Formats: sequence, structure tokens, C-alpha cells
Amino acid sequence: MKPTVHDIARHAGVSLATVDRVLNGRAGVRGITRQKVEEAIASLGYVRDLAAANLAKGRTYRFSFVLPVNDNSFMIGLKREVEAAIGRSAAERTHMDIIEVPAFDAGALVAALEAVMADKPDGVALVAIDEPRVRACVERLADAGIAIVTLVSDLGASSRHHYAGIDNIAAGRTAGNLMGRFLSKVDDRVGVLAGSMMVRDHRERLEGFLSVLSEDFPQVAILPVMEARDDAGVAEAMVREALRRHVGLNGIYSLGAGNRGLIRALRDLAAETRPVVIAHELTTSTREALVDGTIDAVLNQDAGHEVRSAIRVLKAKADGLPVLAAQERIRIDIFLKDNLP
Amino acid sequence: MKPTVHDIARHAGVSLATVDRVLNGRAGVRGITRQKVEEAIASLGYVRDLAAANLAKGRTYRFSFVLPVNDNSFMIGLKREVEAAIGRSAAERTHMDIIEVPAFDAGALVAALEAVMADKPDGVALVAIDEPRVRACVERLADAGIAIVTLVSDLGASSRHHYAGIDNIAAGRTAGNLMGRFLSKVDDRVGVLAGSMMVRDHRERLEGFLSVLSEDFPQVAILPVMEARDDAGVAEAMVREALRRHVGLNGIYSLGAGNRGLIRALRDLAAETRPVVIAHELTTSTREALVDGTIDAVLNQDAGHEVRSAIRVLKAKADGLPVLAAQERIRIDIFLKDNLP
DNA sequence: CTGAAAGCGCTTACAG
DNA sequence: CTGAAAGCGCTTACAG
Repeated sequence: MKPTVHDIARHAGVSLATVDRVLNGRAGVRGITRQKVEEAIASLGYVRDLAAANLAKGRTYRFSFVLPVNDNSFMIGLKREVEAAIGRSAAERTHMDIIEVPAFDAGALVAALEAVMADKPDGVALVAIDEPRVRACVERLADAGIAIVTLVSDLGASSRHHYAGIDNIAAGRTAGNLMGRFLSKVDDRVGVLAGSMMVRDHRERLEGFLSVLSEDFPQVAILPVMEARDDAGVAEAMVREALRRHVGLNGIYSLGAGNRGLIRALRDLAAETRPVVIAHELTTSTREALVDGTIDAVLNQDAGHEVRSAIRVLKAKADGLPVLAAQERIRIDIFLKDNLP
Repeated sequence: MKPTVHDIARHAGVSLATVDRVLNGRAGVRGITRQKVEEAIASLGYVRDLAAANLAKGRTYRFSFVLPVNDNSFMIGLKREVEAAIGRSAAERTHMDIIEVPAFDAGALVAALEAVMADKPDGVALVAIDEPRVRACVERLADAGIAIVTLVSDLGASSRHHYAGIDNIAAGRTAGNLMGRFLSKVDDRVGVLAGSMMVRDHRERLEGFLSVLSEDFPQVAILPVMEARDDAGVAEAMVREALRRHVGLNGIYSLGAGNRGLIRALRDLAAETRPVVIAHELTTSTREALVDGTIDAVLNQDAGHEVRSAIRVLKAKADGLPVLAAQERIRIDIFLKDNLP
């Protein structure tokens, strides 16, 4: 049988309370006593039963998710995943809430985080804005002993404990590699449709994309970046304009949101003249476009995985336990029409 | 506060034992009493604390992993992942063991499963061989109330409860799509290197690969399949022979193991004359070949995910709980040199 | 500095 | 058919 605190107490000739003190590193135990207990722990190969400990402590975890109010499919899906997790959390002694803040507004994000801090939760997950004030605020949360996980978009050098999201430079590089290989190789010109260069993920994707093209496919010409602010209408207009202006626009990398607009613009083209298109995030519209051939590949991050991973990590951090890096790595899914889930 | 069994007992005016009987659907409760308790449960919105229940019951889970003895990197890695999970299981009231059986030997697999059944574990995970005797045996295990998960390789129509592995037809289709697009498009010939057509995953990958090529890239010619029995030496010889015989062999899809041999054969070629190569499973050697350009893409299944997923599912089945399909779906990883983990 | 006792939310003999 | 009491492995006041 697995040894319990009773076994340790008996072996060391002390009471349960003393075993507990040693086990939890609490003060008020004589050196010799502590040693006896530690020996018993080691020789019995004791492993604490966390579930029993949590039951005794009445321990519950309290986590807050700070999410941007954003009407794109990905963010809506992300929020839905958090809600689903909340729905499942009743059985798990975990209380979670969602705090919504205006998108791309560092001030609002900081204010929300300050309010959350006053509530002293065990952990906070946030879609970060990479900005000095936000970094400073996260620092304060960490100092207050709150576990911090950035979600989807990371913070530069900061004291967040973990990032639950994809490597966006690698994502951009992957898009560049696929684009280079999918192109016909003669006189190729490629357009990039982005949301905003203010956001770290978009900057990083662009950086990765450009570096692979220049390293491995130097013959490909790249047009100036179109910033459509993740707005489908703007994206549509910009893509139409680009197609009109640049004959031989054979490739488009859409690294932000607003793909509905992009797709509308592309659908008007004859199938043979359509450019190679690589986009991000699998949504109803990108999935459809993948199936009918309007889009050639979709890079995706799985919002459900990100949320579940964030919760696992938050819990581990709250318990001072290690996280399983391999399990928590968020992968860049590459979807072609043939491996859609 | 979350309601407990005490709250229900008080509300219904019964004892804890009766509440427990109703909660666990045990017999020996009068209709009216049961009804009172059920009403209390519903009106209080009671959710059972599984951890507390397991503690009280002294419940431990016992699972067996039946794995083939196989010296390829993937199977070695799979076993290592199970061992890692066993290492972590001490804290989780879970006992797991590994039973090794000769590879590709249905009789031995059945014998091992029968032995496992005598031990009456809560669940079994096995790398299946798709064979009538195995299916019948799995049927018996399921009838004995043992949860069954197939791992990596599935069983045809059978009563296994879950399959923790990738969709191999989709994997083959994905390989076909990438191959078609990566090829230069003029006078292409493609070779397929397989382990054995006796194994279901290999058959399915081939099927998917061929169907995409014939549907979407009909101009590509496909050479007869090389069956190298997952042996690096055999694979090397076969690939060398094929390269010698078929001028214009521009693509190779390696859908089984033995990639070390394939890579050796390819490394002798001048970089410009190397075919497009798509292989399965990220190992030390395929990773290296991806980085140096010998291999163009690697399709991968994450053995760690498969093992952790199998355990989660086994536990859920043992508890009669639903599984989160989206979480347990094993994805086909596509690795290019730019998105290596 | 140390221990006896009660309790977390649930289940299990046992008695009636 | 129903209930009182003890116990799972741990923690927490409280007393000494």
C-alpha cells in the first residue's frame, strides 16, 4: 500500500500535526524532530495525495480570464472555450470568471488587471498587449503571488509564468516555406494582408514569413504589407485593389483576421487565375474556402487546447508543481483540405 | 457554497447512506424516498466531488498497456512515454503496467490480452493488429467490463471504446497533397516506401496518398510500392535500386519506419537531383534530414499525446464519464524545417 | 515545540 | 428499506 501520513507519524514516532508541519515546510519544528520525519518520508517513499490535501484544506482555485472584446471568429471561439471550461469546472473545485476589456487598449487592460488583483485570485490568464505599462502591471501581479499565463499573444521580457500560444515567428516561417513551394516559380509576386503591425503576433508572423522567402526563395517579389485592421470590409477592398494593380500577384499570405473579406474578393476570380493563398485560423469561412480551393492552406492555433493548457498550467503554478512542457506546447496546426478535423 | 451530501440529506430528511444509495443508483430505496432525494439533488444543483468519492472508496485505477516489441524509434518512444506516465502516476491513484508482445503476431497479442483479462484491470490500451481473433478477444474484454482503447493502430468494427491515434487515410491524403504541390509538375514519377501492406495504418496511408494523387495530380506516375518491412537496411537497398532504375524519380513517400536507410540512400545524391521526400514520424534522423534538406516534410503523431489521451479516456470510461472529443483528437502534425518543436 | 481531535465530502459495513 | 458511525489521506485550530 502507498504510505500515508499515518505511516510517517508512526515511523518517526511523532504526531500527524508534526508530520504535516514538516511536509509543508512550516516553522516550529525542532531540527532533530524534523530530521526524523524527513527520514521516514524518504525511507517510505511517501508521495502526498494532492486530492486528499485539497479536500482537507477546502482548497479551491480561483482564476480570471481577461479577454479582449473582439468580434472576429477566433476571439469569439476563444471566449466560448473558456465558457465551456467554466461549465466543466464545477466538479473540479475551480472557480473561473471572464473579464472583458476593449481590444488593443493597453490602458483598459491595465485597469482590468488592477481590479482583478484586488480580488486576489490564484491565477490570471490574459491575452496580452506587449506594452510597458502592461508588463509593469503583470510584474505587480506576479509579485502579489498570482500565477500569470499569457494567452494567444505573449509579452516581451516579463515575469509572466507561462505563454499558452503558438510560436508566431515559426508560424510565419512555415507560411513562407509553403508559399515558396506552392508558387509556380516564375515571376512570382506575393502580397501580405495583416491586421496591424502594432500587435506582436502579427509582427512576428510577418518577420518569419519574410525571412524564409528572402533566404530560400529570393526570386519571389513581395508587395508592401496591407494593414486591414482585422476588418473584413477593409481587407476585401485592399485585396481587390491589389489584384487590379498587380498583374502576376500569385500569392497572398493573410496573417491576421478578416478573412471573410479576402475570400469574397478571391471568389470573383476564375479558378485558374487565383493566387496561392495561405491564411490563419480555421473558421467556418476559411474551412469552406479550403474545401472549395480558394485557400490553399490554413495555419491554426487550437483555442480549446490553449484554454485547457492555460488552466492546467495555472493550477500547477498555484500548487507550485512543475508543468509538463511537452504537453503544454501549443502546436501550429497546418490544415490542407485533406486533413480537416 | 457548493452543496454536499449533507445538504441533500438535510433537505430530503434522510440519512447520508440513503443519499449515497440514490446518488449511485443502488437498489434498496423506496420509490418515495428516492424521489425526495432526487428532488433535493436537482433543486440544490448538486455536483459530486469525484476526488472525495475516490478517496472514500479507496478507488485506484489499474490499466495495462500492451505494446509490441519493436526496435523502431517510434515504438521505443511510445514505450518511453508510457513509462513516463507511470512515473507520474504515483500521485494519481493509478497503477499501470506495460506488457510487451512480439510485433505483428496476432496469436501472441491475443494470448497477452487473455492474460491481462484474468487480472481484471479497469482498462487496457493496446496497439492493435486488425485481425478477427484480436477483434473477438477485444470483444470479450469489453464484455468483462474492461475499458479498451486502441493506440496508434486501430481495429476495424469492434467494441473498443476509443482509438487514440491519427486518421491514417487523412495522413496519406495530406502527404499526397503536399507531394503533388511540391513536385515540379513535369514528367513526375513518385515512389512509395512502405513497411508492410499487412498493417492497417500503412494500407490506409497508401490508400489516401494514391487517391489524392489520382484525383488532383493525375499527371504524376506512381511506381510499384516498395515493402521494406520497416527495416532500414532493406529500405536503403530498395531506394538505391529504384533511384538507379527510374530516371526522373522526383518524389518519395515513406509511409512506414526504416527512414534511416532511406536517408542514407538519399544523402549520396547531389542536392539538386534529390527527389521531394515526405516521411512519417519525427525522430532524431528524420529531424536531421529535415533540417539539412534531405526530407521536405514529416508527418508526425505525438506519442506523448497519444499516451496521455489514452489514460484520460481510460479513466473517463472507468468512471462512466464522457470524454471531451475535441481534446482527445490526435492530430496529424506536419513538420517542415521551419516549425520544428 | 508538539499532539489529540475534529473535519473536508464521500462511501461502507453493520445494525436494525 | 433506512440510519449511525467509522474511515479514506490530509489539514487545522486549539491546548499544552
